[in-house]
Amino acid sequence: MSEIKYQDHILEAIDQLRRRKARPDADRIFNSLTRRHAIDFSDAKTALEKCVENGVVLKVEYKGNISYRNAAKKFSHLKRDSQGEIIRDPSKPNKNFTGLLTRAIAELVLLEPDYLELGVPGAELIKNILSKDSVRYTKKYVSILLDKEVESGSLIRMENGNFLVGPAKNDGQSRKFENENIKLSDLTGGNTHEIIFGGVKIKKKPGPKPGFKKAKSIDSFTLNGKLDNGKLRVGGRRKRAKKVFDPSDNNIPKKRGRPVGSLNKSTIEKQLAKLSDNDSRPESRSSNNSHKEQGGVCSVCHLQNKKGPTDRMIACRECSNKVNFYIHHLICQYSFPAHFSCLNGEDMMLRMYPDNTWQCPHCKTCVICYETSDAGYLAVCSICADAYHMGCHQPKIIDKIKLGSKWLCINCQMPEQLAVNDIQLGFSNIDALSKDHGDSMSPTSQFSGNSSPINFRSSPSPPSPTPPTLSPQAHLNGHGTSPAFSIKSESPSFKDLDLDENIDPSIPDASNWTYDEVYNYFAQYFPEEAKVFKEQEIDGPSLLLMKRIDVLTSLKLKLGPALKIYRHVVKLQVRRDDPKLYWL
DNA sequence: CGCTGCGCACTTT
DNA sequence: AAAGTGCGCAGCG
Repeated sequence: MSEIKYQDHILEAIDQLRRRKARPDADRIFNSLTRRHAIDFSDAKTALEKCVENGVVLKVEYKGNISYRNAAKKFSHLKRDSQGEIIRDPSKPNKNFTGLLTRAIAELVLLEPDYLELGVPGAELIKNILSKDSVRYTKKYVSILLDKEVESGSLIRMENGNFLVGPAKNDGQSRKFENENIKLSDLTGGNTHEIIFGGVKIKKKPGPKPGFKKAKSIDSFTLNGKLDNGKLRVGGRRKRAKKVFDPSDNNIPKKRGRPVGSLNKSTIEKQLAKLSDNDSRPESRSSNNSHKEQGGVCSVCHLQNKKGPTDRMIACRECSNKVNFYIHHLICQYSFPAHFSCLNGEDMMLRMYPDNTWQCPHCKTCVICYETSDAGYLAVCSICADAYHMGCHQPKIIDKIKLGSKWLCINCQMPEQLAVNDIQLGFSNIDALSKDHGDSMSPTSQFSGNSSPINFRSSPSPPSPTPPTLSPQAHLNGHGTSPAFSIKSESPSFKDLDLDENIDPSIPDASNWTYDEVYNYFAQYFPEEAKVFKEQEIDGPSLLLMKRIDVLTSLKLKLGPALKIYRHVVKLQVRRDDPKLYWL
């Protein structure tokens, strides 16, 4: 079949319009051709007609108007050969293979969590697939099929050549990931939350993502085909969450098109202007408001005016600008601000974090299980302001903390020895600060907001919920990944922990290593990056105290190597090689 | 103002 | 019931 002039451009235009959910009508197609390829209107018209005649493009009527379809996509699922037999569209991925691929990626990601971020190396992927089915597939055939998956968009080839599961649905050629979900809990037996990786549901410990509000439902951690976390999205624009909170939760007429909750600022302001003044109405967002400091009624004292010239309004870091509610069917956005002076009082739930951020009582989450106070009473540490459910803290908290009395979490009760080690490493002034038991009343007074480069609250990596002075072992315990880890005494040491029986003798004991020995160990895997261990004078004892955040940020390494190095650090720390231990 | 993304109601398979 | 479609709106440059 000879190719019609501009055929590719026309098909591309149709595909793009479909992707945008815009009707691929003649006007839009012509417009696209003119804009992108400077094709003359009449030429475009002729070319489109030719394409229709030729059958490359289908002219259809849909909902009363004319649309054009990419014939290859429209009937790709039932293309027939000359005998009338249905033949497989070679451009469409093989469903069996897709399932195999999905399982392979899931398994590899489970074994090597870094693959979530780095992608799965092609060789690994092929090896895994062949190990499952070397009858139907050869190495070469697998790589061809991988290419097809990439073409179809269900697989993404990263710059480094590794693969990631792509958005499951990119157009009409949708891929039914949903039917091929694999529960990795079946593989791990873990008691964890569920994530969909591509279409693969992966059980994973939840962790609040930076800039990503943790909702109470597990779904908020779902990376589904539409990529709620936006991680793999190519385009830059992100849509605001449709509706976060609707106290009235009724009388909202279903409306076609945009939900009421996503009206823009000017629309809201216009609509609000129609309402009579009402004290219950929050201030409309002025142009110069900031994310965390803004006007509004203090959610603690319920007064709108400031209490003094230096008093400012602090908004909850979780729900700031994100909570929608309705007044007479109009969406309003509202945060739960509070006067600076109203925080850090007797009620620990109103305590600010050392980095000057604040979680309102509604959003405050247990640093172990990430559930809010809905799941039980939260005890809040007087120093680091981290919250724990009574059963989540180790040791368990017996009685609720009395109003006005102070309670320190296990990490803020750490011995001085650890503090000295951390300070020597120079990793974190937060670490050092939080050892200051003497001034538990004003943790914020010595802290300069977010200026520290090491800010464990705003780390781009899944933030470690563990407060600063945690030892590696306690750190792991904090992630709740291994019940075997438990703090038995006030002064935990490696010998106190239930580790011995699980030690892998092939993993060396680094506790007495010198700087050089540390360097040599890492140099065999990361000749370039290992130098940093020398520069930072990290010896064995220091290495055993390192936390994920230290490896990822303080060593100033690129993320990829840093993640790999972190895995080795954890291995050396626990002398085991269990993916669960460094899983996010 | 035009292009783009996308929720959701509607239509087709 | 599931998949396909595109209206109508918001965000953005």
